Amino acid sequence: MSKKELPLLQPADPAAPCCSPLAREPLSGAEAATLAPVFKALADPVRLRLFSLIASSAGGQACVCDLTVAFEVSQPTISHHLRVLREAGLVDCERRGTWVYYWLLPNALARLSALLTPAAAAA
Amino acid sequence: MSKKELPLLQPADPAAPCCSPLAREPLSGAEAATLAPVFKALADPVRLRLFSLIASSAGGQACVCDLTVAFEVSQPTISHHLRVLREAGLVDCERRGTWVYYWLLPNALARLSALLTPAAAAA
DNA sequence: TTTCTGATTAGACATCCGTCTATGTACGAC
DNA sequence: GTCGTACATAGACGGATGTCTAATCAGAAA
Repeated sequence: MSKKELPLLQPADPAAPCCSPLAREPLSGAEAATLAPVFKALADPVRLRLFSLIASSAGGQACVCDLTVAFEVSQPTISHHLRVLREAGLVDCERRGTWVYYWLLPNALARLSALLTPAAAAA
Repeated sequence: MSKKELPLLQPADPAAPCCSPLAREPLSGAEAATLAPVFKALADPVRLRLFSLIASSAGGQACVCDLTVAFEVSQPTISHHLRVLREAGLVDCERRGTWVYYWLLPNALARLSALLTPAAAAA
């Protein structure tokens, strides 16, 4: 395979948003150290499903009780994964009476999306 | 050189730009099991920088020798991280003479971007 | 051929991670 | 108050991960 064509990677027009920020300029060590934990938080199948399940729940939030029954791991394990998501800044939670509700922090998703998406920097 | 392609998760419904696919519908266990390794491959600061460095290199590719000098870890460690990126379907490589060149597999970035970005199909 | 350089592989090692059980805490009902 | 339920925390355990050194492989040049 020669480097005949690498369509999405060529900065053909320097004026246009050629590619995602990740591909436009090398990440600094500091940036990488900030971003990697966010990817790491989503790097587990259970957490990825938890994140998606919270995001797609009615009202944009879900209580732990509903999340727990959707998986086959123990309740403390769910609690652990939720904490990882929380500490990564991906979700937040609040106790309301008996139940604890989790929701997405939209900035987190937007940050990752902006990092990976070509046109995102123009917005 | 590895050429494994991970299946593409794409609800592909341009008529519903409400939110990212991740937030539109809960991920299945199988989808999560497919996607989590890609996030995991980017979940290390060195690998994240390697990925970005390759992507932003002139011609969209970089040789290992250039990548190695950009970090303070040993050359075998760089080689290890490059393999992780390769096995996640994020990059591919080829030996040309003395040097081995790496480049991004564009679908990988597009896959993640589509997962996280609202109305990704419109891009 | 031999030698040198670039890169991968092998193996070891310390640390991290995901999971569990057991326990603790918060809240509502009685 | 006590009891029961929802959730978090503590600690332990096995397996995965990131890093290193040493060895090996691949190609170019003398």
